Parts: sequence; structure tokens; C-alpha cells
Amino acid sequence: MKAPAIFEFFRRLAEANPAPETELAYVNDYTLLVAVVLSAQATDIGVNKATKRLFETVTTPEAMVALGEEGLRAHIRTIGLFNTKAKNVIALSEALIREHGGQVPADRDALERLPGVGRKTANVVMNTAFGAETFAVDTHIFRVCNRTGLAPGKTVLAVERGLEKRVPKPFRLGAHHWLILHGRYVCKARRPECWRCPLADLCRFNPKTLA
DNA sequence: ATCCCGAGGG
DNA sequence: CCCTCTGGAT
Repeated sequence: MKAPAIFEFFRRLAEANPAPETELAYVNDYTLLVAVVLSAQATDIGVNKATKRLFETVTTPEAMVALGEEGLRAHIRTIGLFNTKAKNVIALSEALIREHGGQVPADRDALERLPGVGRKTANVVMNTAFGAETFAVDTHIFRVCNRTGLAPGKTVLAVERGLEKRVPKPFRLGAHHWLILHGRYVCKARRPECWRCPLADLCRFNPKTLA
């Protein structure tokens, strides 16, 4: 996709959603980090449902450690991969207390060293909590970038590099949430709703564009 | 490449 | 039944 089309691509997404935000529920940096870890291969709605009660009493790594793995497991049993996630969140909380004074580090590499936190999760936290212009390539963004031709790539890292090179300055901060929301509600995995897509004429996947 | 793994939708 | 959901560790 050419530069002018890319600018128009994001201009329309920005027009439709002037203040893009995460749909994950959280109350501080720590709970955001936990929510993002829990969101792996799970829906935001499902995660919010489970954290609704959890975050009423647990909003710090100290409180999470006190709750314990078994206690946490009881809260997140309705989320996929709950066993691994419970283990990781407790270990991650212990690491925050031990190595970062109980605070969430505003550093991509430090975040990635935490148990259960990979590149994607670290990029989300950097963008959402600390306002960094990072591009967390998840299942939605990978799909949207390849379908539309915005930033094609065989791996998530290749797509991330493509976004870093192509997303225009004014849209870099919001790009992550614009792309994910577009993928979630319009450019869906199963049945993409091209007929109501504001980007259809810019997209190489849209049948009308191909015709 | 494989495992983890429940809820919701079609 | 099948697929998908803001992945990460081995």
C-alpha cells in the first residue's frame, strides 16, 4: 500500500474513533499488565468478566501474592489457559516486588523478562500505560495488516517492522487500538464485513477492489 | 511445532 | 460440531 493510501487509511479510522482506547478493564498500571496477560487467546469480554471481582480487592502485586495461585485460579477459571496464566501472574507479581519495587517498569526489555510477558504484551503495556509508540501485533493486527496490504508479513515481527516503517507520525500512538478494534468488529477472522468497512476501497482483500 | 484451554458464535 | 479470542514458553 502506497503512502498516500496509508495516510487515508488511518485518517478514516481516526475520524470514526477520535479517542481509541483498550476495551480491557483496569484500574492502574499493574492491573493493566495482569489484564493483558490474561487476555492471551481469550476475549476482552471474558477477561473483564473475571477481573471485575478480582480487581475490587486485588490491585497490587503484594495483594496478588497474598491471594496466591490457588486463590487466583478460582477467579480466572472461566478464562482459557487459566492454569498457566495463574502461575505466571503470581510469578510475575513476585518478580515486580523483588526487582522493581512493586512497580511496573516503563521499559520494553524489562517487561519482556517478566514471566508470561512476551513482546506483544510488553508492547501493549508500553503503548497503553506509558504512551509509547509501539505496535503490538496480535491475532487481529496480524490479520488486518496482511489482508489489507497495509503491512504484509509472514511473522508477527515482520509485520511489526512494517508498521514501524509505514505508519505516519500523527497516527503512531493510536494505531494499535485503531487496528485492533477494526479487526475485532469489522475485519473479522471468519466473516469480514467488507460491505460496511470504511477502508474497503483501499484494501487489496475487498472483492470490489479486486474486481 | 506443540501445549495450554474455557466461553461464545455460527 | 468447528473456529476464534489483544500469546508465551518449551
